[in-house]
Amino acid sequence: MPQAESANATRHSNPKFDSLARNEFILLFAVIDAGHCTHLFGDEKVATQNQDLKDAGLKVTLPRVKILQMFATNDSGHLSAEDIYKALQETGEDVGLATVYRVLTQFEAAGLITKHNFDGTHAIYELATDDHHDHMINIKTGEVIEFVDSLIEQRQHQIAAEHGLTIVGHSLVLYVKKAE
Amino acid sequence: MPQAESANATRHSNPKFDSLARNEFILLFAVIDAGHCTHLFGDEKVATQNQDLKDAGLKVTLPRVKILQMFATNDSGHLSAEDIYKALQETGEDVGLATVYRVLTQFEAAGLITKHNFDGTHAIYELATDDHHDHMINIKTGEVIEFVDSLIEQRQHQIAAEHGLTIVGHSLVLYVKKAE
DNA sequence: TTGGATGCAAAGTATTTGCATCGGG
DNA sequence: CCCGATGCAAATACTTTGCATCCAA
Repeated sequence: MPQAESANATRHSNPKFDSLARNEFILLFAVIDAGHCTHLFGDEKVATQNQDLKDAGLKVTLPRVKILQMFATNDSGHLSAEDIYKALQETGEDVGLATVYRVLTQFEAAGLITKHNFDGTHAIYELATDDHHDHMINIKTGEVIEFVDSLIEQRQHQIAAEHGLTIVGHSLVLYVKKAE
Repeated sequence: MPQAESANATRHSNPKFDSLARNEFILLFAVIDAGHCTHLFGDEKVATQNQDLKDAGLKVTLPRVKILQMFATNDSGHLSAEDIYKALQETGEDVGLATVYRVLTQFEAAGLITKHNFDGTHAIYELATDDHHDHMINIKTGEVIEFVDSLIEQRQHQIAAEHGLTIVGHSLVLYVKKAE
């Protein structure tokens, strides 16, 4: 299996979802939750009119709306398919687990969210941001803590360069516990 | 799922295999392939007599022997359960896939090998070494390259400490391609 | 002899896919 | 109305487990 489905894999990687352009999803996102999330997309043009959505030819369906809202409002921001599915059920929404997986796959292909494999059993997703950040996982509590360190980033590129390689993506996870 | 089954999880983590002490496996290992592998265990006392194996009360079975040999002789040193299973079949050995998984789990619990989840689909194992090393994966070829960087190691501990945390394990994977 | 180790098949868990139906545009 | 999106159930991929048998000590 040569191709690595990395947590930091390239955007637009899945050919199956070429038709779903990132910008179209941003439009969708903007309409749904404009106030909350515009800052996530920096200087990218963010539409705020339903008319734009229609222009994009994208269907604003209930599962997509709800799932985006969950990422936008959940305080951890790190959700598994199961998390989302159960939360939807609790709010009385009739959304199938398969749809949750499909929507997550599409959002990832569109570059809206990022997929992580912290424990090798189930994937965790979070809203994609422009900056690279890494994660610490508290093995006692399961808590996920984000951090950024330019020194490590820099060193990584240096190491790759020393091998004549370019970094396409990376995944750094620290498994931690409270210092005793 | 609070507990992270990290690629760098603690040794002896699985209570189910407490009876299989690391040293017992080292004895087994030594007998099987003493010349090849003694260097892996540094200054640890390595027995070279079958008598020691018997003292340890450990059964030297064909699947265990064969699988250890594969890790010792395979040049990549990074093997999946499927890799091992297929290789065994090709050499005519009658070893079940379930046994491969069981042996790998035991070896990991004994601290002899380390488990990685590079791509979230299937686990990869390699012989455990005393030093921490990280991995680069060439996304074009699937090649796995090991590297060590004390600067990054150091920085990681610093970052954890700044949050009042201690690092239990870590996983750093760089997804790379040949620099163009 | 005897309890641990194994092979096989069945069960699990996480995720994907086929297909008829539904619904946004 | 149409084609993409969905729900459901079946299928898949990887891994674990139950159980009768086997074998190293």
